Amino acid sequence: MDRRQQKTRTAIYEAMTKLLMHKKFEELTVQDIIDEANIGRSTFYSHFETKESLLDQMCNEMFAHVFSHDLTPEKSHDFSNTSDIEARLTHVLWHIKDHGNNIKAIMGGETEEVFTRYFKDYLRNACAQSIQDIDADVPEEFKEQFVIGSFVETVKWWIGDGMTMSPEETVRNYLKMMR
Amino acid sequence: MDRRQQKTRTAIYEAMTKLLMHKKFEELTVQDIIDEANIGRSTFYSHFETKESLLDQMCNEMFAHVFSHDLTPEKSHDFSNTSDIEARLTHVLWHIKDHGNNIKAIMGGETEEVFTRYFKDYLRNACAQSIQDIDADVPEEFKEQFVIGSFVETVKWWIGDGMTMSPEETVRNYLKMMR
DNA sequence: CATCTTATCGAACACGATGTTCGGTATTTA
DNA sequence: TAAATACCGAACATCGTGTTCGATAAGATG
Repeated sequence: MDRRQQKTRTAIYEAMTKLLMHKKFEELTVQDIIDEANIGRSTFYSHFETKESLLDQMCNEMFAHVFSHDLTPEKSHDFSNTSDIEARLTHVLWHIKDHGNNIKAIMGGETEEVFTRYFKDYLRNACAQSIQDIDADVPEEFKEQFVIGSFVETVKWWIGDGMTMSPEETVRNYLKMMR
Repeated sequence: MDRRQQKTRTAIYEAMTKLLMHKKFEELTVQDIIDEANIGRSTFYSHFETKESLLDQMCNEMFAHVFSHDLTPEKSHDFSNTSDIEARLTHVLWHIKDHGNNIKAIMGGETEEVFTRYFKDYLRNACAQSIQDIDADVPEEFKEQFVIGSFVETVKWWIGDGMTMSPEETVRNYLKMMR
């Protein structure tokens, strides 16, 4: 990849991170991003089709990072199912904390939908096995929806609350409610 | 209230209901609404500041209806707490079903946030007591967040799934997962 | 019925953001 | 050094928004 492309891409991402500290995503204009990144208008549009496409890619990369380090259960360890998933979820929360500012800005508004979709998809993928292991007298689809949905809601609440509660405690509380 | 105002207001609401069957809210333009409602441009803006303000009022009225009939626990009955809340939640789902089309359209997109906010607010208000009665070893704020959040997620899933599951079964499944 | 009030109409306008185009310039890569 | 390609940025067409205002029509009032 051409160094120039790398540079502009980085510039755009950094501009976004900076701008998102003061405004929520939908209030930003392409002009704002261009000015902050100090690039030409047509350059932006040669990298991203629209502002939303940029957001989409940012979310994708963010969650790719959050779920990057192996979250799959280590079969070698003798953790019971519950403590296994506890470790994984806590791990996720720590990584999310790294992106705190961005995520909070992306979440505060209608754009939340993109964030949520990515989050759920990655979660579903990472926890499929653990969820199957839970037994409850409800349809499989319902169980999955509930486990994923209520965890995402919990994380949203946690972030909105300023991530004051520790990841460990948050996950522990979540699991207590899940039983 | 002037009959003319009533008429235009009704026309706008009906236009929305019709348009929402084919397009999602954010894809609608004010012009679309005006044309469908067959009213003048300035008339629309004399009723609503923006398109979003219209959505806001629609959500408000919708949930006012959904939660209108007394959902407060009837102290006269000897229901245990669980069966009491079960009746209430089922009731809510039935009323939501009345607005099926509108809600589904409003939900399918970024606008979801408005819907969710109203839903949570009304729910919190209607179920405050029942939630307090649940005992779990977590902070009160967390408990509330979990109960409300996971129920709203369940309802969203239910609607997105076409409301095929019966309200009764949906609530029963939800309570099973909650334990 | 007569009159006063008020809602609606709709064309015109200013504004702001979007996404495209294109000729020229600068930087890479080979 | 030469060819390829990324960037620049002004200009443009387009679209949606929200406002204004004089004219018209419909409702309320007595």
